[in-house]
Amino acid sequence: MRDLLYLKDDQIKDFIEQIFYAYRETYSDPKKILKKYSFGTAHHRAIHLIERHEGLTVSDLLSKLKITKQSLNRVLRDLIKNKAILLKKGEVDSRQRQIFLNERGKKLFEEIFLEQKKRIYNAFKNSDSDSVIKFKAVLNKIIDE
Amino acid sequence: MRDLLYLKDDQIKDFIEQIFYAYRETYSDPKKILKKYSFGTAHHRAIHLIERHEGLTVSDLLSKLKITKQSLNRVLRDLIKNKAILLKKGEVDSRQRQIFLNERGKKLFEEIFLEQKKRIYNAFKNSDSDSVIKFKAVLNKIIDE
DNA sequence: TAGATATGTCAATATAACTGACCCAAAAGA
DNA sequence: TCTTTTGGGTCAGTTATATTGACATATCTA
Repeated sequence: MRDLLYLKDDQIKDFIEQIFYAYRETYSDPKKILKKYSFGTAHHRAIHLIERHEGLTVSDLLSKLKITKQSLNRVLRDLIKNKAILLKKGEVDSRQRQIFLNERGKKLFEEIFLEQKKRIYNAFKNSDSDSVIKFKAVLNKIIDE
Repeated sequence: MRDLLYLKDDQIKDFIEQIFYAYRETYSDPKKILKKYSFGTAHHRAIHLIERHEGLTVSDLLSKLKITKQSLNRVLRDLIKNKAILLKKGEVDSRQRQIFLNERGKKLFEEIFLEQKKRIYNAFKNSDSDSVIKFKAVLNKIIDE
C-alpha cells in the first residue's frame, strides 16, 4: 500500500497537472474546424455527447455536461439555428425533447473527431494493448470517485 | 495493430468523453475552497504550476498555460493582491520575473490539493501499481502527440 | 548604440458560464 | 378531476476567463 511511489503527493500533483494538459490538448485540436462553423468548445462538447448518446433528452445532456439549462439553451439554440441538431418530442413523455444530429451535425462531428482521433490514436498505437486497457480502467476510477 | 478494439472509432470517442469528465471532476473538487479566497479555476491552474515549478518565469508560466499574457496578468495581479504569490527579479536576466508562492499561497495550495488528492489517491489505491504506471505512460503519450 | 526580448498595461470584445425569476405544457398522484 | 410536480424554455443581468491589438519600459545582446 504505502510506500508506493505513485501514491506520494508529488506524483499525484504531477498527475493533476497532466490531466489538465491531456484535456486541453485533446479539446484544442479541433478548434479551427469549430470556428468554420462559428462554434466553440461548448458546442463541441454538446455535439460529442449527442453523437455518443443519440436521442438523449435535454435533462440527460444537462446532467452529463453539468451546466445550467440557461447555459445549455444558448448552445442548443446555436446548434439548431446552424442546422446541426434537431429536437423531437419524447416518445414516451412528450414533455421531453430528444436530441439528434442531422446531416450537417454528423458531418461536423466527423470533421471534429478526425482531428481529435489523431492524437489519441497515435498515443494508443505507440502503447501496448495492456497499457491502453489499464489506462481506461484508471481513468474510469478517477471519474467515478 | 488492426483489429484492436481500443483503436476502433467508438472506443476512441469514449476516451475523448472520459478525458473531459476526468478533467472536469478533478478540477471541480476544490471550487469551494477557491471561492473562499475569491479565486477561480484560472487562479487554481496558475497556483498549481507555480507550486510545481517554483521560481518559474512569467514566460515559463505562459507557455505552460497557453493563454495570452493579458489573461495571465489579470490572474497574477489577483494572486499578488491576495498575497498568495510574489514576484522577484530574475537572477540572471533582470527583465524576467520569477514567481514564488508565499506563506498564504502555500497554505491555499495545500487546501486545494487536499481536495483533489482524495479523488486521485482513491482511484490509485483501488488500482494495482502496474495499472497506475501504465496510466501515466499513456497519458504522457496523449500529451506529447 | 541599435535591435530584440521580457514584461506590463489599456481598451474593447468574445465566450461560456452563472443566479434568479418566470412561463407553459404534460405527467403523476391524491 | 384537481393539484402538484416535472421537463423544458426564456428574459435579464452578471461574472469569469479568454481574446485581439496597440503601446510602454527596462534590459539584454549583437
